[in-house]
Amino acid sequence: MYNYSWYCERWCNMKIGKKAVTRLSRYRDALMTFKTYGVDRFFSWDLASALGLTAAQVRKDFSVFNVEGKKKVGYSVDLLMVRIGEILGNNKTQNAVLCGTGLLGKAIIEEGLLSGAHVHLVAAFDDPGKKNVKSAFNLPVHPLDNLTDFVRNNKITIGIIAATGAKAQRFLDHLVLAGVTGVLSLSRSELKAPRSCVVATVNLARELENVMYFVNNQQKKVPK
Amino acid sequence: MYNYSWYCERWCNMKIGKKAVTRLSRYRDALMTFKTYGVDRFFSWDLASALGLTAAQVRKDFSVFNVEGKKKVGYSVDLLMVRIGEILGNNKTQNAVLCGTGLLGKAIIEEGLLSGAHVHLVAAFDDPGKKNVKSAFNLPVHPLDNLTDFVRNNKITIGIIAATGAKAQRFLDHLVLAGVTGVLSLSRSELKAPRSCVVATVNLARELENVMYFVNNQQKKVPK
DNA sequence: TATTATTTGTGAATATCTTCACAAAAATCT
DNA sequence: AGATTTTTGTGAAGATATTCACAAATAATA
Repeated sequence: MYNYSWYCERWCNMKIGKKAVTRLSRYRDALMTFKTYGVDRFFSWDLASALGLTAAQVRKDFSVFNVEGKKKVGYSVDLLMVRIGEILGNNKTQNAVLCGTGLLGKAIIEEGLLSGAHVHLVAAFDDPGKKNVKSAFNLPVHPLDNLTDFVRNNKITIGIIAATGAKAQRFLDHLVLAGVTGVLSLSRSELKAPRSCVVATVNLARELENVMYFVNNQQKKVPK
Repeated sequence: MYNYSWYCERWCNMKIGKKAVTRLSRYRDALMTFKTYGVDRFFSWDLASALGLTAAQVRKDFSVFNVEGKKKVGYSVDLLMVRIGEILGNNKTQNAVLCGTGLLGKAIIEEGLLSGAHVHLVAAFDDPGKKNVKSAFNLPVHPLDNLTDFVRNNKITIGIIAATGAKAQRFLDHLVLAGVTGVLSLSRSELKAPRSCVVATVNLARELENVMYFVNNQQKKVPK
């Protein structure tokens, strides 16, 4: 999916693991829930238990990202949310395009499946000749051939692929060619891309199989 | 998502890591591609490069799962596919229900997003009073209140939740109550479930944020 | 048949990730 | 003010995952 080992020197020369980064957005979600309950401070254990982690894990992550708390007082919800925004770099929203205007594309838009991510969906693309797509989208729908120009003219950095199989690969090829550097794909197949483009593929069939494996081997789990 | 550390003693007392298991279904996908090209044997490196892994990784996985090859000859595509089926335990198909008949539910069905997973989707459920859903589904659609009886009568073990927010949690509660032990959810929020039920949540917004982080910090990556 | 080239299988080394455990800080209590 | 309690921050230990590196096997070649 991503390239293997990597580290980041942005903060204090400390190594920052991939998993720590992925936990950050979970932290923020939990913090938003805290906020809706009027909570403005919390202890490491509160956040941990909200997400099924250990308090030590939370504190270690904070330590890696230089997030500071106060002993016996805890951490500030607001401060932490700002800090996470800084780290994830998404206080600045990036522009994105959707490739694929079928049912899946529509579902992603209309069910707000990407809301919360700091992207601005600017347009959708698909093979020309699709009937009736415009009406179901709040987004302008363009033919795929216009993608390259559009991406260059509108500072698009992110692509979302809502298609499977050969079509998905074709979409990706267009996106890469146009210079998009990050892609989220819902294709069922592994897509080929150069290293210059980060591609995350969410394969629901695979996720489901994993669930099934864990269900079937549940008794083998060691509790903690 | 899942409980933390666990191991499996089914094969030779060897520890089997979570990640090795999740790689297995990727291996199978790649093998299916090999088969469509008429390839019936391959070397560890062939499979590795198809998936962006190292040959050593592939061989190590095989070693853990007791998959055997022949030196200078490689591995048999057919044999390996059978073996992976055995390990993942999905030569036996399990029954599943879909919860949520909105656009997302429809997209999952009609775009075949779960095809390849060894599940048999038996029925869909949603709040009663949804208009017009029946026509868009090949699946019978039932009101949520019938879920428990249905699950018990039809040996359902798996649930798929195609809804977000409070509705998703309500669906999950029903599923758990009915005795379902494995759930794939596309909710944007973390759902609460007892340990007896394995819940995997695919959060597209989060996946996209991770992509954006990796894009923005790409230069920090160390190549291998 | 002996030599060469290639590929597996795996123990050891390395890298990454999580938990432990405890000193230090600071709020609260007596 | 001093003792007590709670919670942070983090080095060290432990757990998990990946890569290295090389002996052993064996097909192909001479």
